Amino acid sequence: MNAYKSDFLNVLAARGFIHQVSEPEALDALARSSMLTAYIGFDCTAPSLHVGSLLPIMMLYWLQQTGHRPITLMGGGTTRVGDPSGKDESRKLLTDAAIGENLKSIRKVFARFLRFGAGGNDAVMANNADWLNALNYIDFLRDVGRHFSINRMLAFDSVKLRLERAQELSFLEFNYMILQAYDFVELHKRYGCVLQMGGSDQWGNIVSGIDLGRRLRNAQLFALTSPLITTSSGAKMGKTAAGAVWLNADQVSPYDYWQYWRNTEDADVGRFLKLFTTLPLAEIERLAALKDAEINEAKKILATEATALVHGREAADEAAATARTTFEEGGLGANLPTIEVDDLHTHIRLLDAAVRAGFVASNGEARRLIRGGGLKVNDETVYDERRLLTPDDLTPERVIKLSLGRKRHVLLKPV
RNA sequence: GGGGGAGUGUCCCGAGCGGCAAAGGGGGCGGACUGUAAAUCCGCUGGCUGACGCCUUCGUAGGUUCGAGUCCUACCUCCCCCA
Repeated sequence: MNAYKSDFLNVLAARGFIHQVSEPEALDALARSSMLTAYIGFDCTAPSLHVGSLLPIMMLYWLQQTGHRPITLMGGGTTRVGDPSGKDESRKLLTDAAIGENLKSIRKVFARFLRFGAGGNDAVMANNADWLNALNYIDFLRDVGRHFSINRMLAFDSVKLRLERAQELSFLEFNYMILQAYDFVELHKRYGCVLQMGGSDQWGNIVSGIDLGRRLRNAQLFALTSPLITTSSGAKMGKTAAGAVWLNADQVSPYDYWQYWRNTEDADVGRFLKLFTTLPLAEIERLAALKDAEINEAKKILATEATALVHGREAADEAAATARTTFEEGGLGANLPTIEVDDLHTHIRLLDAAVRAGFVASNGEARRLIRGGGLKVNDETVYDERRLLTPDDLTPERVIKLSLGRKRHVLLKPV
């Protein structure tokens, strides 16, 4: 099937994680003969990771499953700089306090996927603020800066792009790749880390680290990048009407997370099962081969498995059950998002209810939605934008079910 | 330093004789068709309002005009050419 001999590279390759590898034969041999230590950097620009970060996390998961040691590097230091790669504009600079908060919140997610600890191939959580913040500028320039060629840095795509478009590239950002390279070398020094993984846009940065490692420590380091994942229709992953698909439950509920995966396009099911679940490949092959309506079964499994990884098996099963009662039995799913309303004992305008449910941003938008036949109360389409909700609308379960289109449902509960 | 050009609906691109809530795309949302899919077709896509209508929008600040995205002045930002 593929040319690799080590479990690690075999699994990654078979599941579609590999875009580029530096010196694949040497890395393969090393992975077979010894325990690798590898890392991926995560930045802390937001209080949660989103679906886009899932791919790198899964790479670390498989790394550990195949007997190697993963390091999650939190970019506590580099987030203070901002990576210019592929970005059109300079990233906003965050305060140290905000970065610290984000970092704490993100940590919890990793524990779902990796076993942390102190022995064997237990995962390590590092923070580059530990070494970057203490750097002395002059020393750094003399020790590290002299190994970087401006001529070569200017040729990097990330830099070239910005220069060609005559977009501002600050010196601060220009230094990002140097710091990332330094991280790699520092992790090699501290943990014997020999491999950095990341998205395909990180290739240049990673290779810089490899060069620096050779010069400073005569080390042989490796790079492995994953492909950029888009849906079959070309859209970037992780965006929905409601915004980014975050991994923290307080930002995107397990139910909504489950829905995100349930709505995967047919053509992506097999690929996503391989990337975002831990099901055996044989099983995935069977699921992905399902045709037409039957592939919905595969999507449900994808949704439940992916949700279980992030939120736990129990939450995933609940989400699946809620979806089943809501969509397949036409009932009231227990786990549907619920909004508490305190003025329901008299009446509340449907327009206001729609806004409060988070369906729309303004009354005007709600009006248009109603005119288009997109709003339902207790599964009946509403055509009167002046419609009021009163206690008479309560179902026997003492709630009102509000629906936007066919997919989004919210329960209004009187308080 | 000199010369030329551009900034439009706070998602993006983009047209716009002085009467404009502002063409057209893309994206998004809704509807139809389906399978909670894709593709396709239809509708919607500034705020408030049951409605007449009112309010706020075209880089910023002023001005001309009954009326300005559109004309004038200054300023800001960006692009191109000469130096």
